[in-house]
Amino acid sequence: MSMPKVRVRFAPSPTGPLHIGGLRTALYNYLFAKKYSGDFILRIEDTDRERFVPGAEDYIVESLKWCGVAPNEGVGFGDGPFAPYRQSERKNLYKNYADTLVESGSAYYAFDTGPELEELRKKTHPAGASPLQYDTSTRMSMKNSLVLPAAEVKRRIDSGEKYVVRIKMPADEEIKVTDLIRGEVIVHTSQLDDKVLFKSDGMPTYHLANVVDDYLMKITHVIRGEEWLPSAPLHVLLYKYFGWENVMPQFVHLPLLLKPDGHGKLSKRDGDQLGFPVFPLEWTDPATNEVSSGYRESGYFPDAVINILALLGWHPTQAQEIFTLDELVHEFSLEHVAKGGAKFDPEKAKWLNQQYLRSKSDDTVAEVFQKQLSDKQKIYGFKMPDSEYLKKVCHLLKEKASFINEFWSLGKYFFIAPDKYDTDIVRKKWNEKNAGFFSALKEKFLVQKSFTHDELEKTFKQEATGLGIKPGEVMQLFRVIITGGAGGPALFEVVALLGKDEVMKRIERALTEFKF
RNA sequence: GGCCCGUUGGUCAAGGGGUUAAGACGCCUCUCUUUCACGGAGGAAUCACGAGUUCGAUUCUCGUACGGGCUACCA
Repeated sequence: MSMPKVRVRFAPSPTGPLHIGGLRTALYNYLFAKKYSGDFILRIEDTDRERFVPGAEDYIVESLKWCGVAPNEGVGFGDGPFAPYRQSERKNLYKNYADTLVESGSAYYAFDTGPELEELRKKTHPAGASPLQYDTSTRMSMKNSLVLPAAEVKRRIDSGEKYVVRIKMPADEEIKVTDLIRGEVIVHTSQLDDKVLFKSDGMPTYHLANVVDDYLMKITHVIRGEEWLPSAPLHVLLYKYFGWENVMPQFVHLPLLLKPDGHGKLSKRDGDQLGFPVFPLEWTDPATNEVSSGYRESGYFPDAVINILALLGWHPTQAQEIFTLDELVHEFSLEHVAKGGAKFDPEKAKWLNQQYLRSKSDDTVAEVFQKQLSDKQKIYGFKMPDSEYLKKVCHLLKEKASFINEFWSLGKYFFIAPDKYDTDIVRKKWNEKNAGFFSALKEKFLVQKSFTHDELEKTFKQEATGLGIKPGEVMQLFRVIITGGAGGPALFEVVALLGKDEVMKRIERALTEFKF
């Protein structure tokens, strides 16, 4: 007997931007699929028309593309043999399945309206105690096809009265859910209620739709967030009622991504409240115009984001931190997925991005920086340097930064002369003797034949020593003259790159501006 | 409230009866360096608590505590 081809799905609902927890779920699905040469499907679960947010679906597709974890089947990815992959477009298919369940006695029609139930809940359970459940203990006192005469049910339905289809939960059974990372979870049906499977607006609920579609799409493994664990027994029961137990997928419930400051799972609403992006891409809420930052716009590399997410909840066999996507596919294993929720660590995320930045070629980095630089160019009006210069700047700066976005503030002196100086250093170090040194240095530099960093350094040190000054004494000052502040790449490399003319100007300006 | 799932340093986490309890981020100290980083060397955990099983529990069992999830005609 051969194992069926692995088929997994990522099934978000388009109710807003995908957050990184969702992205991680997609990633693990992707890794699992690729590891076993299976299919990875994107299915859009848009059965809730009220919560539909325009643009959210495109956002999901674009996010997966940006991260390089593209499904090979589904919405936005060329569809496939089981199209359509949008549940709203599969609408007419679910009703029959719901009716089948009613006919076999596993489900029933219920006519109680939302407001009625709400009212009942308030009346029977006033002070936030355990809320009324539509279940085995209460259903016989409600308005449904279990209590109403068949003719009455028919009359109501024929007259166009709204109704839902509810599952008829057995009174006294144990349901066993086998979860690949948690083992067996056993739930007694007395704890479960008669969940709505088919809504009065003609749409299925998630519970019905996901089971039907997973079956129809031949899904072998359901890899989803832990928030679905409580409803997994319901899904198992549905497979049983449909007679699909032999092809029921394996369940895998991933630990949740928690907020770094402690409490609760990461949610879409967290936006920028947490001090780091929670979304892969920047998102503008169509209703409020509120903008939430994204990893892409914040300067993260997609492969770094993937790496960050991979390590949250999963760990490799060997001690290794940096993984390419291919390596992740190779290494990934459900056995090494943690059980407990993980708090997102923005510091480590930053560090990982830095690792990626340093490993990128100067060309790659320059390409990204070029775009950011042209925005600055419009503001400051400097002459746009050639690509060779830019690459060299990037070469120096990428060792000093975690993000390309930091390049401008870290190295604007490569493009414009300092507009202000670190006055503490100037005040402390600038004196007549040192001023004399710099004006002598200027003359030496002026006649310097090869303006290379080692030659310049030699000249600088010789000149200082000649005047009885320790080079270290004036080094910091020189840095301030050239860059305006302390810290930065190897100074003489900066000087050599800036070129003689610019360096002359900057020394000259310091000579006239710096006061003792 | 009820049900379910968790709990190893600040964070991500390895290890699943006998270990000096890995590694990474962050932090601190030192070192390298003209600076800031990088790199290198070091430092910091009575494995939530209490019982039990056992010659021996971080590892197994049960409680407790704490955290999280679910409890909609939302997904």
